[in-house]
Amino acid sequence: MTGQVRTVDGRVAGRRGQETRQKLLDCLREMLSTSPYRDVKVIDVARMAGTSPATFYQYFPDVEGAVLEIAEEMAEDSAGLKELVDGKSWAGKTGYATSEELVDGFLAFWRKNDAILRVVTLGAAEGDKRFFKIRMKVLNSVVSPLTEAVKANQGKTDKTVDPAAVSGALVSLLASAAEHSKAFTSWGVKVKDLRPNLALQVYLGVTGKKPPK
Amino acid sequence: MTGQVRTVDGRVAGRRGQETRQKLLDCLREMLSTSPYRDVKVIDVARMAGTSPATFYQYFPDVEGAVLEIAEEMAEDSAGLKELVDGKSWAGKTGYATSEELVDGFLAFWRKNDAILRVVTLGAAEGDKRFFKIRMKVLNSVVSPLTEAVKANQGKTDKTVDPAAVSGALVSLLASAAEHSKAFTSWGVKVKDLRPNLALQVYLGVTGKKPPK
DNA sequence: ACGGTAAGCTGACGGCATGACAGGACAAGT
DNA sequence: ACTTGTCCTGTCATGCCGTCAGCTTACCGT
Repeated sequence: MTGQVRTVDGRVAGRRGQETRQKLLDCLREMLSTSPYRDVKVIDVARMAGTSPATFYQYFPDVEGAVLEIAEEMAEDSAGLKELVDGKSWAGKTGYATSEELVDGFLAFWRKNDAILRVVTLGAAEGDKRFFKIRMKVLNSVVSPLTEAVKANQGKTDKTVDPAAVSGALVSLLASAAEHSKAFTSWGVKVKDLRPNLALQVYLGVTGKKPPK
Repeated sequence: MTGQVRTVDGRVAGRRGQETRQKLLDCLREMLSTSPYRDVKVIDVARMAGTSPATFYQYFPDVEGAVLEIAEEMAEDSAGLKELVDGKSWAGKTGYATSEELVDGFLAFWRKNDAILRVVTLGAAEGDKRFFKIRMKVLNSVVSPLTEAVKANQGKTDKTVDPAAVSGALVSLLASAAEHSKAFTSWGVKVKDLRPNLALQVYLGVTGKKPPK
């Protein structure tokens, strides 16, 4: 469906080629999580992969191009986050459990992919449409179903709140908390306490009620 | 108080030197807001300032060093954000106005400094302590007084909520919304509607009540 | 087995950015 | 005019970027 993997100069990549390509991506991933994005050099990635810079340029136009590749792969993965909200109940204790699981699942996903997500976030903030699109895909995997949940849970009476805005704000908060959990620590919020606090916020935002004891 | 401005090799900078230094910082600021952080080169900054790369290296160890300088300057400025919360009332309509002004003031500050804040946020996320500290200084200028406000407004009965966590979450949300307002737009939240929605969230978080009509 | 064809890799190269230094230009006081 | 210390830049070694030609390797049909 996605067509064959091709090199920059148009050749079709075979088994061996795809292996090297993948190894380069893996090494880049690792580089991203160990050194600042600004300092990631093609030559280092190539060295780590046991190959030469020229080989890197066979498969990717530049570092950014390879990063986009990794990011897109991660965005595919993010589709699984939908299950954290889809078809879940928000009533009573079950609802609070839903909230906790959502927070857990989202934080886990973000932390697992923190290095690449940092770069995606930067790119999106800088106005790069490709990174923006990828970031939206990840966030939307939760925002979309969550918006529906908010709509379903707010009575027809209460029209002061825009469901999309609430849902977007909650997910933005989760993303921010995942990326900068150290900030919360420095505010005196223990790592253990972060999760329930976020879960509370989410529950409150979706249902508009305080959670049951 | 902050001692004299010095060059990398220890000389004391005079009038002319400080001017060049400042011009370099200004140009770097501009570069940051027009091109991706990864692509900002010393040679470009120097050229824009009408000088040579060697001059740049007289005043700063590298691009990052100069960026830190700009960031620290901005962090000083952020102290003014305190006034958005300090001594303000959170009761009734006045309280909602406080909330709106806080949102407005914070978003305005973030947007005014968006380029440098992007880099600070990235650095903090990457675990760089210097950037982390600067980011905390900016956020704390609001989080500190806001935490007090939350404490004062939550009855002694309600101990489920950690004031620091709530306050931190609200400010994180504001920062995220400021940095990625385009995301909200793409969720169908109009730019005009973003402000009141955030104000609502803040008011709710601080007082625990729905705002008065 | 053999040769043809396309994939795969790298050495080498020009170009550009980095970062250091020494020396020259400049301003200010004597 | 001379001295002193500030300020700037030409120059250079080093290292990364990004490209290309050309060599090696794997696959396939006969």
